Amino acid sequence: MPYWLMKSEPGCFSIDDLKKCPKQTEAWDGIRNYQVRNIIRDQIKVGDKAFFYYSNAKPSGVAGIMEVVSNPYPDPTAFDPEAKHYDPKSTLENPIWLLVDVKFIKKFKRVIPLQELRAEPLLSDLWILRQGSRLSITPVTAAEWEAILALE
DNA sequence: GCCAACGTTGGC
DNA sequence: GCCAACGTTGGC
Repeated sequence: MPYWLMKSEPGCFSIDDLKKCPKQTEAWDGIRNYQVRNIIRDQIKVGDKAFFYYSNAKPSGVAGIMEVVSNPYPDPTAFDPEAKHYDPKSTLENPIWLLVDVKFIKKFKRVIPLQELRAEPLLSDLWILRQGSRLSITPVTAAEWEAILALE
């Protein structure tokens, strides 16, 4: 089973916000990067688990776990001129941007800080720790998944 | 708020 | 298609 790490700024959308959503499920919208779009289109499947990662936060780090509960479908915010991530290039006939729905599974007792991820030898190859890594969804191996769970 | 590392845009 | 300018991300 594949695992993922999905970034959000908690001031924008936190794991508590996700928990409060109807059915504790929300559309993970706003992705406007082709590499991430391709991951959503080609790799992410219903039932996959993902870490909820806080970026630009105090502290930045892993806040909990969620599950992918939909297949990819067009991101409606791309069609909305009022939306922050409106993209006129994406049309109903030919949508560019995709998203999946995610469901709250668990909030960790604490945010596992980035500093501790960096310090863990088992996570030396974790995508998010690579220099300049800016993709908002990145893969996590089963071994890395277990290593992060062990840090909670 | 700084700034390095990226991605995107657009002139040519 | 090159690449400089610009915008964004995200740790610190």
